[in-house]
Amino acid sequence: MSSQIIPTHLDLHALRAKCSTCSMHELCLPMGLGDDDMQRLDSIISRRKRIHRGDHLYRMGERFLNLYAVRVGHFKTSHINTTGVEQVTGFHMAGELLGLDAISTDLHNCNAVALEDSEVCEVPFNRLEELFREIPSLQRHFHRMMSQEITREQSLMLLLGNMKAEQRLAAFLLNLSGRYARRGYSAKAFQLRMTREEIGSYLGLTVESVSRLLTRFKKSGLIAVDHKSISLDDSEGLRALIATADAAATCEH
Amino acid sequence: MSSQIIPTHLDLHALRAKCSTCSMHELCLPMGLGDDDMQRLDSIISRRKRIHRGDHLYRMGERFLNLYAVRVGHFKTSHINTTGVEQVTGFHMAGELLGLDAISTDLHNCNAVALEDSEVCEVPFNRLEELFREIPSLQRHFHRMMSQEITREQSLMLLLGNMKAEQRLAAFLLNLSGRYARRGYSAKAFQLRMTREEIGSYLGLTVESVSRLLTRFKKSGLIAVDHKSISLDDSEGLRALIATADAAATCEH
DNA sequence: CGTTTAATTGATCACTATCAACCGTCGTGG
DNA sequence: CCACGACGGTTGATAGTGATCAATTAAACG
Repeated sequence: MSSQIIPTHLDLHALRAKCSTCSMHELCLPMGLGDDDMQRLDSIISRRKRIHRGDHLYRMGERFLNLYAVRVGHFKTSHINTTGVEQVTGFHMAGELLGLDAISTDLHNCNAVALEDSEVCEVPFNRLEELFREIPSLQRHFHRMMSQEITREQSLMLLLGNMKAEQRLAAFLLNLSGRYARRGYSAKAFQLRMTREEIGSYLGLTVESVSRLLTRFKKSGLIAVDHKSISLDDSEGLRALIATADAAATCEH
Repeated sequence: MSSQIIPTHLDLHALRAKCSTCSMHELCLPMGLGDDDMQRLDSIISRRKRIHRGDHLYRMGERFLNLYAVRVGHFKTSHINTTGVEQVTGFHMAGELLGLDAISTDLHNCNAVALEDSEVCEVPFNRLEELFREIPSLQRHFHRMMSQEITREQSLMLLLGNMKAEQRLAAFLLNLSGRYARRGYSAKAFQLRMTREEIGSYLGLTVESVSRLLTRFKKSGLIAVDHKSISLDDSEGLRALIATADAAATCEH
């Protein structure tokens, strides 16, 4: 029951985010902050915001005012390419920051859509920058997070630039696995929050290819899939697919 | 004659960078700063550094201490993928900042190699962060530059994810053209500083494909190429290739 | 319960990688 | 200054991967 997330006996003021009680505070913006600095950060976070599945957190072209930290749930970010087709550029889970690509133009540069009922903390960027001057470790951590976003995209570029379909999907599954593990969830079994279409769009593949690859992985015992539930039964095998140039043989039939 | 860049009658102290006299100061870090703030930025820039063609500015895995602003020349950044093959992740020209991807781990995350004899300004990142607290507009501009790097990589992801070879190369040429134009050079004619191999690696194509595409573009009157010299004779035609899903017909024979 | 959306599977085709040969250019050293 | 060698670039022939088209099944949602 998602209504338990915000117990009804708490007043509206409680809807203000509290980093200290958030399970993501060791991954998110307040990482490494002391109690009082964390409170200062809390004080600029205007509010929590709930986004229903399928709704937009922001749209390309909208004025940029706030960064968003995912508190609960999952988002996708996507662009519309020149031919009018959506391309997914990222999947985002709790503790991750959305909107960094909007700073350069003061306009949002992509669409952010909730993949399930989700919750974010709204962080006014101007006030955040002011706070950087007072809390150097917050500034430093923010720069690390931006740099990490650059690094994340570089990995995707490498993936799109010279991996085969099979390797892309293996890398994708292992990436999700690692991110869940760091959040204290199972690295082996988890739910895919996105459709096969969205996975394909993200990996530069068609739905059909994604579907075929999943069944191939299943038949060769690397994974178990049932609709959105997935289990990485042989993550070493998946890793082997990525590392070697022609490991396809290990995965045939 | 590149020796004229640093006249011999200037003493060593003159090798310290001066943003105010740099032709790139309206694109680079000091963008929008007043004279005194620009001097404060100058004061933390440790030195200029000359990098010969083919030499590394930094290597993956090295300790991160400095950002580098390209002053003169061109660089490529590249990764070595899991199969030991180099993949180029960017081409960088004067006024651009190198090393942003290293902030997250304090280790350089890619290799940076000079494509020709080049010159950079070395910016100690710790001191730069200190300066942000004193010069808010510098902080803001730095954030814009980081955000721009995220945006740049997103474009490349879109390109690698759903463009055909022809569209990729057209997008690449137009991108170079635009960047030269903003620097006051001709948008139409310029030198390719990188090899076909490097272009292919960047675009996720083989050398052969790049070569074939260039000759195809030439035959259809879109460009003129002679070795490294290129001229975009019909940039609208190139743009049209990107926009439409099946514009290939316009470019055949 | 019925309609819409997501996923799977099959058959075929197109694009681009791969393999191979060749040419031109540049740089080096004799 | 020329010859050589290495590298970068071009062109051709072939093959493999994944896209596309098409049909069917399964799930989700009102």
